[in-house]
Amino acid sequence: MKYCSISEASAKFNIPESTLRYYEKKGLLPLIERDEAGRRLFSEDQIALLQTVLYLKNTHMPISHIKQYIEWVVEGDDTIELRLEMLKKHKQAVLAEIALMSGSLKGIDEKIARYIKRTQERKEKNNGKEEL
Amino acid sequence: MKYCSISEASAKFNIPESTLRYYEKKGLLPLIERDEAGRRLFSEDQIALLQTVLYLKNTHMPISHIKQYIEWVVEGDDTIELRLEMLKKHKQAVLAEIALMSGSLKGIDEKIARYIKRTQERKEKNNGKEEL
DNA sequence: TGTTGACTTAAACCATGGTTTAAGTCGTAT
DNA sequence: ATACGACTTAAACCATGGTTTAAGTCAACA
Repeated sequence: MKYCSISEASAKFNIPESTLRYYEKKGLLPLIERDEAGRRLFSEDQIALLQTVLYLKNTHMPISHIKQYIEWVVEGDDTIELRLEMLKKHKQAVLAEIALMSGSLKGIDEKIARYIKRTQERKEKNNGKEEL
Repeated sequence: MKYCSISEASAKFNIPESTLRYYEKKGLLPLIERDEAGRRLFSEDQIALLQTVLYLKNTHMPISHIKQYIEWVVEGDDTIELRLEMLKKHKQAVLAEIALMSGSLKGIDEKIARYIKRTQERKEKNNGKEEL
């Protein structure tokens, strides 16, 4: 199983084929080969690269930056420092975003707690009414 | 300090005035009063509500859902259960998103580790060359 | 041999979440 | 009086990240 079709790649990552075509067009999936009929053939290396693209996408790196990263991958070993700095910087951004979300979730959790308290108070009131 | 202007609200949350106007138009900030000159006056309650809106926004709740939540707040105590269920459901979505991000960050961290290793190897090679 | 089904492309279309612009209204300090 | 700065509105504009459509190609199976 050396190469896979777009439908197989789509199934493997549970992502629409249209999105894979869009990513290729945007430069996130470079050098995808074709068979004689012009159909995409994803190599194992490209599947691995797609996994990386999805990691970056899932952590909200903009497509323009992912594209830059991929261009550096294609350029080869001379860009390793650049890639490293990019990923380190991105990691800090992701940690900041997770911290923001966690902080906001804390605020939401407090609202949940208050709503639970209030629903219990309302139930108690209604019990009182039933007993009248 | 019972009411504040749009510029004060903007400064308090570090959010553009245009966004506050946009949120009001979208129904996220209901019942904002005006002074005689037609300028917005944010009450303390509305500042508190804005804080909640921002918690929801920071955790990626779509504006249409935030609007629904706010409508329920305005309707009053009869919607507490609805609000509670909404926030509970949203909390699960946020936890799932944080988990996805954390998992992807792990993949990114592994790449960072490999790049660090490779940069060290390259440095060692270069040292070897220098010594020739 | 012809008809599916899987694929291709370019281009149009879409939703989301704002931001910017243009034109106008006040309050206040000079 | 006037000029400035803070505000108002409606409408136009924008970036991002896709999705959908239309028209066509090809392989394989009946």
